[in-house]
Amino acid sequence: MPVNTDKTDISNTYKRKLYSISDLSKEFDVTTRAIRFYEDADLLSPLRQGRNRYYTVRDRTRLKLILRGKRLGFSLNEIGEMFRLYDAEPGEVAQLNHILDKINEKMHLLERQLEDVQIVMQELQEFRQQCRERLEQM
Amino acid sequence: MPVNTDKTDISNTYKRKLYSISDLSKEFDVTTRAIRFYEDADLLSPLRQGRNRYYTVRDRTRLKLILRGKRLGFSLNEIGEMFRLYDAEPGEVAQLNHILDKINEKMHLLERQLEDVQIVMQELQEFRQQCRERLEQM
DNA sequence: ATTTACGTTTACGTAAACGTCAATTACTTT
DNA sequence: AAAGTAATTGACGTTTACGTAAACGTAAAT
Repeated sequence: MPVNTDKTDISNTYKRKLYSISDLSKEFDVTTRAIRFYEDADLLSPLRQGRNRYYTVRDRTRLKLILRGKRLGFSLNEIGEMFRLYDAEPGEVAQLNHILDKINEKMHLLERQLEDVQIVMQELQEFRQQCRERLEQM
Repeated sequence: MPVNTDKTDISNTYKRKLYSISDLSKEFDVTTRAIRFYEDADLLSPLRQGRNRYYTVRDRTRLKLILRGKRLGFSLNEIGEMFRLYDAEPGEVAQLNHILDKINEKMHLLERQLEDVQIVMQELQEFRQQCRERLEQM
């Protein structure tokens, strides 16, 4: 599935591990428009050969993370913030502590979300049970 | 916190279990504008005394469900769909089966979400661990 | 009597996250 | 050479979920 004509500078340099925009679009079932939008939002930065975009393995991973973040209800801004935390060169102690604070913040959000998911799942299971019992009675 | 002047028709009829819009606004930390918006979207249907809105316990519960749904990334439309499933009088077998299908659909979504949450939490934990180790080295 | 607090409706504004053209460019296939 | 296919860059449109005023009503407190 990766682009691999093997005659371009770019794909030699990056050792055949490049994806076209439609490769990613198909693999993750997301429109090319969306993928370009994520680039606009500084969440992706594909290579360029002329006007065309070529995505590395890192870009692919990032896209996967973006989509997962979205499924969890995170905004693109929040996702960008997490990327920046991840990429930050933590020179100072203060910087590292700030990152740790942010991580803990996100963790709390996720813990709450975990609770919420479990609560709703349980409610749905009960509701399903009621429906099944009604069906039995008919 | 509930509205309770005890002289209005409405609060006698509903036995003191009524909330004003600002009661709910404060309790759940959501603007009154949002609450009215949810009514516009047919997610709430408070009683009226003149022009004022009064919310029953059922409304309060619904609001809680709305906010939980939102935290899980559901749109107001999706939340409305779930409410309608819940409220539907399941007269026929076909109807009940349709509801069961919908429930299963939502369950699959939530299962995926559960996975996603767990994955991201684990990644964050690893990242946190790395940060801590770096801090030790300084 | 009037400020204060709380509520209402109407209506326009806005940010996020794309969708949807339209007009080009570039390569490949026929 | 022509047609098809996949990509590009604008640029405007759309939906969702409210925010934000404006202008007004009602009741309690000062």
